[in-house]
Amino acid sequence: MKFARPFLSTFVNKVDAKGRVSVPARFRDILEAQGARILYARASTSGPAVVAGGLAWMEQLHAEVAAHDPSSVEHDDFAYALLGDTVELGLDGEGRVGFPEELMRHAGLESAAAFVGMGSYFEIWEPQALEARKAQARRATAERRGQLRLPAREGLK
Amino acid sequence: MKFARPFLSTFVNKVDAKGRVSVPARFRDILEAQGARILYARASTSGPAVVAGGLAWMEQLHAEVAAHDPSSVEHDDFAYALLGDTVELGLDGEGRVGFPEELMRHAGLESAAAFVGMGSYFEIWEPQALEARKAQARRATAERRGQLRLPAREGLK
DNA sequence: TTGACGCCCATGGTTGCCCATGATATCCCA
DNA sequence: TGGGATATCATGGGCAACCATGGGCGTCAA
Repeated sequence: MKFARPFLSTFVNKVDAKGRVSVPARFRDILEAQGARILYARASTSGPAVVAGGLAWMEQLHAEVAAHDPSSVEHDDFAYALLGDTVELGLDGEGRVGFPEELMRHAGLESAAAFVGMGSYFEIWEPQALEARKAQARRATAERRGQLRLPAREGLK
Repeated sequence: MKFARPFLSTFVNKVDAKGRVSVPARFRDILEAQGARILYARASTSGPAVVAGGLAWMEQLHAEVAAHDPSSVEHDDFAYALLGDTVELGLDGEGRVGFPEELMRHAGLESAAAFVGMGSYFEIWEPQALEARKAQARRATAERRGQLRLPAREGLK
């Protein structure tokens, strides 16, 4: 498969009175490169966040569901959890999206939203909650230092 | 295979006094893109729901039946189960459908109907029942996460 | 006739689309 | 290298089209 440009870094943008948020320009470019000014989103199953991606990410999810026997329970579970809960959102002319009320609540979004690149997809967090999560990730990483792969390299600084 | 736009997300609409339900506009677009303002539906064999799709989905089912020797038992089984119980429904000018009494009863539809996208097709549920099914699907998916999450995403390099 | 169904119009709320503005970053040229 | 010109970006707000929903009125069949 072709290597797609990854979603990177973190951007914090405001949520306006109408509930819209600007998608970071970098992310927008990547989404467009995948074919459309469209974004797919659903609630994260592992925290108060929204998981989102572009066409490529969606095709991946779809393929994963389609890979199972349509008459199997696994197929249905995946479809309900991955497809049934994922919404397709279009960007407006200025590159903003309005997330459904349910996702806003799930992620606790109010006045600002933090977009975190996760490679092939990205997440949207309430900025403070994301900071807390990142701090935890740093601690966990530090504890695992000795177990990191690529032992030949100098430690990551 | 070409990637067709999938049925996604969940939409809950009301069932009016005349038994009509608005098909979500997104779904309507997909159906029309497949060639007609028409929808095929039958009772689900795995739960209190209606399974539905457009022309593409019907062609798929038809192909599956046609793939078997017409004189075989499998052919007839498939034909009865997949084609014999499927009804073709037209949308009215406002994009609504009226499901046959039998399907309404099978899915327990009364005052509202939840349309849930399953990729190449979609299902119609009584909203509460769907929520329960989804909760179960999320649990099942979470339990498999350790095995399935990794291959699902691109490997970390 | 009585209901079931198709077709039409009306309406309110939501969403998307469009233009305007200020801040910031980038570029270009003297 | 400094500083102004220009493009990009995030943000605000107005307006119109769309969408879900409700109801009326014919038609056709039992």
